Amino acid sequence: METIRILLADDHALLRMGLATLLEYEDDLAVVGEASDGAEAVRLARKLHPDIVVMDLMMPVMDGVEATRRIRSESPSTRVLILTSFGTSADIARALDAGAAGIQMKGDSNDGLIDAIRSVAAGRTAVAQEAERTLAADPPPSLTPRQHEILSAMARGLTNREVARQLGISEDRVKDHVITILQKIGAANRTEAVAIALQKHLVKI
Amino acid sequence: METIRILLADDHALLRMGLATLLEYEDDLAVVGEASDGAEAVRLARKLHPDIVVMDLMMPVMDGVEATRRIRSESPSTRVLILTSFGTSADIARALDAGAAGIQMKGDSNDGLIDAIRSVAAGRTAVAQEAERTLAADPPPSLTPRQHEILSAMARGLTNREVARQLGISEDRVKDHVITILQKIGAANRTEAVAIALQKHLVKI
DNA sequence: TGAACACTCCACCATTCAGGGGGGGGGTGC
DNA sequence: GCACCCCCCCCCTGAATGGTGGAGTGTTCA
Repeated sequence: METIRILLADDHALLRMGLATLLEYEDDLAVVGEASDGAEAVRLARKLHPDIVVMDLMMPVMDGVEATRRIRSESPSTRVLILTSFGTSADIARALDAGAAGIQMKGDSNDGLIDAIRSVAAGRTAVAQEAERTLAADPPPSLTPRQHEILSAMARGLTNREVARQLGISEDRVKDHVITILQKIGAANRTEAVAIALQKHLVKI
Repeated sequence: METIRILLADDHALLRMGLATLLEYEDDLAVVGEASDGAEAVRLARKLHPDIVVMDLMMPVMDGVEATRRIRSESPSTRVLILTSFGTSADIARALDAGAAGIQMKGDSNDGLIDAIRSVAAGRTAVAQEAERTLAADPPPSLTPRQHEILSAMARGLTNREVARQLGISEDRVKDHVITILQKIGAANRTEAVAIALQKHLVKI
């Protein structure tokens, strides 16, 4: 039986320790490295060529989505399994879009995680049922780049006029976009739109 | 040497496993129970009378702050050490206010956590420097109950009129409160106020 | 190639909502 | 007493919302 070489990427040392302890008992799984942020994960993936990276989404320096994208681009033979604590539908969609082969929840059973690692190593996908349900029940609105830009500015508390000046367009144009955004998100006003956007991780402040 | 009896409360089984593994190597520390949410932590604290509860802030069913409050009220001899992944100044302030004897960051060194456990068991407090700095650099605004109520309604996207109807006061009254809230939070408008409030965990949606 | 579509841009109009100022009263607690 | 909270009423301006109309660009696809 081939040994599956695993890189752990999570900013919490305690969780990495828990993972390492869990995987120690499995003869076909070997932890070959640990990273505490996304950038380090990318570096170690380049150096160690692991079969699997078990990666958190929320990490300092570089988040799990961007790290996944780079690892997939630099080392296509390395597959990424996301291990997240909650994950909104936007997070899950972004992770899959970035090339993650699977998503598991930190709260789920440990057996599920081990199965997922073996599945992903065998070339299959392993998206946790909870993640699938989240994505199906509440798909993230598809915003155009411009709309995303404007929503992000709204989330920083800018008025339409300030957004217009910052983006170099007229205030009327901003109003057009804002109304489209409100409709897509399903918000009655800009404050609710920003609240929903922050809640669902559609934008970062 | 007296053995320090510890109850772990975190919704992530992996992190509890990491903690248990870490504490296993210390002769004076013994894990006597594990809880996966706040309500279970309260139940187990009542039953086991541990010396220390190591508790996460964000947990399902009942969060760490409320669980801390109840444990302090029901079992004053049990002391609570909060172990959190980030923690805004509002989170930290609420945890201390609820009676937590210490706060440690999940990303910090493991030695620091063990020291903190021993400190708290010895009756001292153990607030991580990062938490202290966060609290000092950006103290949470002190909102009155009414202001908190109104900010919470704002964060749900309600207009002044809707807030007024829901709280049974006039719209002009709501405007008064909103302006006070904007000043206290340091926001230029309600959208920014809600963004900041959600960011800093001043309110939940 | 040409039609269909999405995105972005533009202008004008209307109403409602939010923000900010003034005045004041009654209650509580230090 | 003073400070704070919550409540009440009036005023005003600016911002946001919600329509109408249209134009230019690019991509996709038959």
